[in-house]
Amino acid sequence: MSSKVRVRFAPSPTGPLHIGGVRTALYNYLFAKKHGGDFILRIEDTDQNRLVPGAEQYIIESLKWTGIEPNEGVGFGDGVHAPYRQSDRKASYRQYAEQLLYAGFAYYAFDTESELDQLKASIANFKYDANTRELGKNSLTLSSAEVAQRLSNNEHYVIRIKLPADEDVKFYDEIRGWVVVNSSQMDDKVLLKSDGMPTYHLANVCDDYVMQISHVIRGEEWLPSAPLHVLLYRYLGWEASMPKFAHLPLLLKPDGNGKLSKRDGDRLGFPVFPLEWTDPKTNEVSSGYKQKGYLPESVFNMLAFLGWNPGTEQEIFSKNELIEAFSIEHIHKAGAKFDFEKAKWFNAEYIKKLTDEALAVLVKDLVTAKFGEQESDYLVKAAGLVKERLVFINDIEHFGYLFQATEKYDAASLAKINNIKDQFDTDAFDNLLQQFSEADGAVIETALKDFAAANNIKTGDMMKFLRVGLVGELSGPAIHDLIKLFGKAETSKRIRNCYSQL
RNA sequence: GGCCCGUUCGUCUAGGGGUUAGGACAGGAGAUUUUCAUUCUUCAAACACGGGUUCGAUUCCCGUACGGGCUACCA
Repeated sequence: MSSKVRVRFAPSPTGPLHIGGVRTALYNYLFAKKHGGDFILRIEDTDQNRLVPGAEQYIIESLKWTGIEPNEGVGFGDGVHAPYRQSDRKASYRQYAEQLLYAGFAYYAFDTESELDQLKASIANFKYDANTRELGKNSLTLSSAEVAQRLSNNEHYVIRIKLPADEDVKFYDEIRGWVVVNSSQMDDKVLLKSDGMPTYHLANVCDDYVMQISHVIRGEEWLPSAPLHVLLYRYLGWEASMPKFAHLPLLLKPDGNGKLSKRDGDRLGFPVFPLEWTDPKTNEVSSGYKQKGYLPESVFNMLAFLGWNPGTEQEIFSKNELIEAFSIEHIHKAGAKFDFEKAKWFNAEYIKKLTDEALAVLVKDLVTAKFGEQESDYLVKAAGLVKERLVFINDIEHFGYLFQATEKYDAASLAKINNIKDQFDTDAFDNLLQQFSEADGAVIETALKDFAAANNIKTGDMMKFLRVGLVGELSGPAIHDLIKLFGKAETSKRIRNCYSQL
């Protein structure tokens, strides 16, 4: 038996991949890379009624964008265990269900929906289990002749697991330690549905076994059904190669309580999806991290820290550092409320780490769309000038003045700088500009101060005037940097235009 | 309701029988800057509660409370 680490991310294509799902994928990815193992994407589409068109592709695109790339799986190339879509593996599950049937660990159940409803109505807290299955129409209560008859008539049936009445089922969770559940608390779950599709429980266990999955790292919502899965491994004779389990804490709403959900995103003004998603039925658009101007590296880093920590005080980690540092032991047990402010901080940090050239590339399309085509060297310099002011890539749109001069200055701004009108001489200022060398900001700054003094203008007033003239508002990068960026001609033009409106 | 899991500053978390309970985000104050942002300094802020065990519990055990999850022919 191979001891190679093989993990999988197994989402259902029932909608866009939620940020919590991305984190589950991320932890699987980190764990696999850390141990030199395989990371597989398996699509669990056994519920044909809930399939949403485009969801599978969305999942694939999301993993690509965040840099959580499986090395096998739907959309990422086949490995030896293809196919990786459960609907394509449909034929493989029945044999295992039948194996269970013959071994006495499962049975046919013919109960119709209304019959089940009657049982639920007549018995409080009804569940199909060791105590109640004698009430149902199944291969344990019906004669074998009738069972055979019903089967040959193609009557609808499901195959249910037959659980012991009272037995402690114990398993070790890598995050929580030993968990024990008594079988009397569980029910005879359906394994094979009447449409011939397996339920999650059967498909999941069979595929994990067949695909030689070594560790099942999934959300905490699966913890209650893990004992069922353990029993399935046992009854199928696979207990010796059963994967290890690790149930991840859930991501919670930032306000109030409960699991983070699709609706929270736009209600609270931040995305819960990696990529923008348009609902194919309602055309409702949900925002995505990518479109909001997040860097994938930042989302990767931020998500890693939601429920895990390296045990040190370092928070900014490259992908490789994260792989190196990751361990299941440092996964926190309790659910984490999503912290949008922290996500913003991570993003701003990652933008600051970008080179001016890299930032220019990321910002180019938006700038071109909003302010027109820019000369590439100019764009690099402009991007560099406002880099530390950006929280999101898209924030560049707030700095239109870098690319377009203000035509009409607003009255309020003009009123604040009006006091230099009599002292300031635009021709003298142009002469001053001619003396500036290209490179030295400090020289420009000193010259500006001297110019103010020589003309009997307070330095502050002078700067304020230049600032409004150059960018149309009272905040922004250093004046000398702006002059350097704009160049003499553009600087002169903007200042003259502003002065003329005083 | 039943079962399972959890509970350290507002939030993400470190720690773990004896600590000034550490860091980060957010917040306050200050410095730097012609402005804003950045950066730096600094302040405030937590072991849910009650019982044990122990010389000593935030840490271990048991309860309670609270939170979360599950309880489908959904995953």
